Amino acid sequence: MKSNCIKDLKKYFDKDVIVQGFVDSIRDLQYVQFVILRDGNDKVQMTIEKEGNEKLVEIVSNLTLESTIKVTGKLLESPKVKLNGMELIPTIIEVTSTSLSELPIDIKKMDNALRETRLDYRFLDLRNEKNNLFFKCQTTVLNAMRNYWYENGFIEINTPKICAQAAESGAEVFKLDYFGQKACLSQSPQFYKQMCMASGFSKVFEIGPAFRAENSHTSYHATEIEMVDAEISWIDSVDDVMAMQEAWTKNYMNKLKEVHGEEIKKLFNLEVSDVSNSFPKIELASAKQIIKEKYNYVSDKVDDLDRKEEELICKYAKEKYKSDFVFITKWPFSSRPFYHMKDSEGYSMSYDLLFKGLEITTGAQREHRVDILEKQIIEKGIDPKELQFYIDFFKCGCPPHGGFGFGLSRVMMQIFEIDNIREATLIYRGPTRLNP
RNA sequence: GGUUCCGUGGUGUAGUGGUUAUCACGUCUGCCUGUCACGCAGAAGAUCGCCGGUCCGAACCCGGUCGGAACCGCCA
Repeated sequence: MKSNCIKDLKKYFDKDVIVQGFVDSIRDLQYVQFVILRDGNDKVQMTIEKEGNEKLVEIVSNLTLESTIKVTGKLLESPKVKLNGMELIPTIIEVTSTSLSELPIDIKKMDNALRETRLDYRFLDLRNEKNNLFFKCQTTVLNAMRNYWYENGFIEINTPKICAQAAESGAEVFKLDYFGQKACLSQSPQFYKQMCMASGFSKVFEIGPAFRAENSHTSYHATEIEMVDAEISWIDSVDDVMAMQEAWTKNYMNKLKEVHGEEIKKLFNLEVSDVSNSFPKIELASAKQIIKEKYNYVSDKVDDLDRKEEELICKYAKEKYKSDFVFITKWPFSSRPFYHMKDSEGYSMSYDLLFKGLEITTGAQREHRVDILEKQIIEKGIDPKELQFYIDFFKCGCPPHGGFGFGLSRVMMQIFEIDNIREATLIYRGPTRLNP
């Protein structure tokens, strides 16, 4: 007989079952012992009457919390048991692994240990039910993202992470020795997804790692991130990119709410954002004007939003348009990379998507006309020779195209209103965190 | 990279020059007729990050060092 998942046990009342799990808690009373078993996020109570069960009592008396056991026994329906109204009466208990009697961190109450201590013992921290649910939800989100793209004719690509040069010059890269040649870790699949446009793939996406050697000490930066990138051809303007991202975003947000909304409400005391309204689009200059008039705040930054402005404009969008998402459009070319297309007024045809007060995406129409592209490279002070391989992509015909990229953990942390990306990443990498 | 702050039992903390180094959770032992945040009693557990200095005396003051965090900047 195979082991059963605890969540499927209801089908087996009055039958013999085998269940495996972690020892979640033990309550040892005078005449009876209760052991709560946990697999994944689901729990079941095992009950042992002491009289006549000396062997089992002996095993349970020596159990430590978080050890793993395999239990064979009969499942009874017991309304008096608060945990799912059932209990398991064991005949055999096999200890399959033994845990330390004293755990390094308290996994039941996350607040009982500092974040850094919990990250040191991430394998234990992840046993916490909130963390378990979080990564189930991330799986649902990733699945919904992919499904939307599969259903809309996108090709999934996997681009190299070892590259000869940086994808966006100026940003810090991790350098490495590549058989005597200089190489670096990819910061973004930007150039290669554009290459796929020149290759006639029309619509592509990639979900994969990106590496940033920036010594950023904030709650929303990491040195290794999971990037979600998409690029589409035959567009008329950057609006087509925004429309695609909006429809795609609504799809995964709705799916998350549909599948896990109730559990999220219960464990995180949180409502998944409603996305039934259109995402508002506000031009950068208007955003600054609104922030000044409504919140009496003026930033030192002229061609970008600072952190406070991001929060304020999101607050405004929430109040006025009932949306947690807001597009900021019409950016000065000075604050954007060379590969963004300029409009007739010289603005970059790009946008940022903000979500609950934080930037989660930059998207744009790309400059696919090789002569203009070369001019923009020079305008940004880059030697075109360094980007020759990239410029060549556009010499043999290339569709008008655009796309976006975003950091998975940053979006997940915003959905769940987790205040630090370290907790929204399975195994975090940052300037001072290389282990585990 | 800039600014600010923090290192005390397993965990989280109290502690502004002399304390038996506080409290909670956890751990261990005993008790407790079914618990479900079980309860009750007791016990063990800390070279106060490290090195040096001041002082009769340092967890506490000073210097250095190591480790870490928050915010800002850079971005996703």
